[in-house]
Amino acid sequence: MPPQLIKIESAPDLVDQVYRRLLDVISDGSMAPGTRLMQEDIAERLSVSRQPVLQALRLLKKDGFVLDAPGRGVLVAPLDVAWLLQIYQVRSALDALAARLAARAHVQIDPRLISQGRAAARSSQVKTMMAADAQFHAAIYAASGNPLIAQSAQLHWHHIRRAMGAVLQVSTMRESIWDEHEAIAKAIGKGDEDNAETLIRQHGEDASHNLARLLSSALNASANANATATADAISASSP
Amino acid sequence: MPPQLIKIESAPDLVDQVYRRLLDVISDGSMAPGTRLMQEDIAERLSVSRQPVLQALRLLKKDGFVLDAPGRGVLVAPLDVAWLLQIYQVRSALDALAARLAARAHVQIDPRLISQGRAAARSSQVKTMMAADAQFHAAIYAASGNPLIAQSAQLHWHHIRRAMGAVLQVSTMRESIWDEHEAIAKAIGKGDEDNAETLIRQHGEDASHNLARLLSSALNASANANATATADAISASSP
DNA sequence: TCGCTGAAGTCTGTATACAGTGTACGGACT
DNA sequence: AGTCCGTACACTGTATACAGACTTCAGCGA
Repeated sequence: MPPQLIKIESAPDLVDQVYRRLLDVISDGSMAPGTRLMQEDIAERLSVSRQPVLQALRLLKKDGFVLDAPGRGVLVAPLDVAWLLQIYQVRSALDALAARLAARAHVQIDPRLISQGRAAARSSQVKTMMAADAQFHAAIYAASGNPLIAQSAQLHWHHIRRAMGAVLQVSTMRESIWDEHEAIAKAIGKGDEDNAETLIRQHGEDASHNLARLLSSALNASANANATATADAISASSP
Repeated sequence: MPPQLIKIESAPDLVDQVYRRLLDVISDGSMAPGTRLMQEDIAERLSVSRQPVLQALRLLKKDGFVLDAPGRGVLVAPLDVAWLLQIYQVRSALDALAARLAARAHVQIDPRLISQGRAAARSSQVKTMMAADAQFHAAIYAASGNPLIAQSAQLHWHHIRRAMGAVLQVSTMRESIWDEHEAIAKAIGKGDEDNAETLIRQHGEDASHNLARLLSSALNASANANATATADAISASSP
């Protein structure tokens, strides 16, 4: 028996499971924007009743990942450049707040996050790069000491991840972001609030412009996208 | 038949109705923090089945207005000073963003909001004062052109409203806030982004300190509060 | 007197059943 | 031929039914 047994995760809770599963396949791009979702269909694939699915969909609706399509079920929310820019604006504001608070507390961001990030940037795995990026920012949220920031920003990250996955075919991600990350971490560690905030603001703005440019061109190009083999995405990831 | 018939509000949707009703009674204080809520009870009072109630409670849980109390239903979230300060931090950041964007767009905030606000401040109706305050800030959110800000901030306002309602017995609200509001509106109208942001930041910080001080003393005082007549709150407001 | 064990009672979460609403397609009329 | 209407179908939202988990209290033992 382990000396310290941490709190049991008491609630498997089908609703949560369905929610997470759907959120995953939506935000990792395996379920294309505009895909029609039907409760009965999802329920059957996950071998649960329609009830948990109904509730999970309502939660996703509240978060803006799916839209109502009366009479035809729900639709995976289409990728919209304007919408994404708005998300970036809010996320940047939250990032700035988190960076300032973290700097005020003189928290040292784990330098391994940076080195791991650089390694990830050199790999050609888009998923790995995005994960490292998200991890770094999550560390700042945690360092802020305000869990509400992380909670809000987490949802935004799912939206961003979706857009990134749709756009970044190859390594379009600038490796220089890890120089920026390092500078931010240094400013936070030194307790330089103003600098930390300024740097992360600039960082967010750059990322925003970058992604917006890529996304808008990608959306134009993919007007002729084939929507085949999207529905199998759910059952693809194993339970 | 009227010449222009505007869009019908198609979705009565029991879940939404229950959600709003519960959110109302929780955030206007008529349902005290710590109150035990049971699905069957609520369902009966609102004469719906337990199903919509279950879903509404899940939404409220996601928003942090109720907490799980396994085996005993759910609890109305207790008022926590630390938690409230965190909300204020995030809201201030959003306010600052909104003010900056509004200033950038040179939006003129309707001056009537200010005069109405001053009138409300002179009235002794706590509810009226809070409503005017919320309305002013909502106008800034709208002026920012980023609906996501309003959406996020709206939830925070419910939390704040709850705390305020529990604290503001008499006119504890400084009337000077409307001088601050006026200055903010002027800065936005002139397009002075930096000033608008600085002013609204200061404004938020003041409000935060103020409320925290009041709340912490109120919480100590009300350790001996009687929890009578809280359950009737739901059926009190008529359908 | 205090702690432990057992059973009864609540309350929730999930599954099934039912009813209403919106869509889509085929046929008739202009 | 195009447009409009009506009917069949599909999907969702709500209600009811069922099973499991936790709490709570009574009784027994130390």
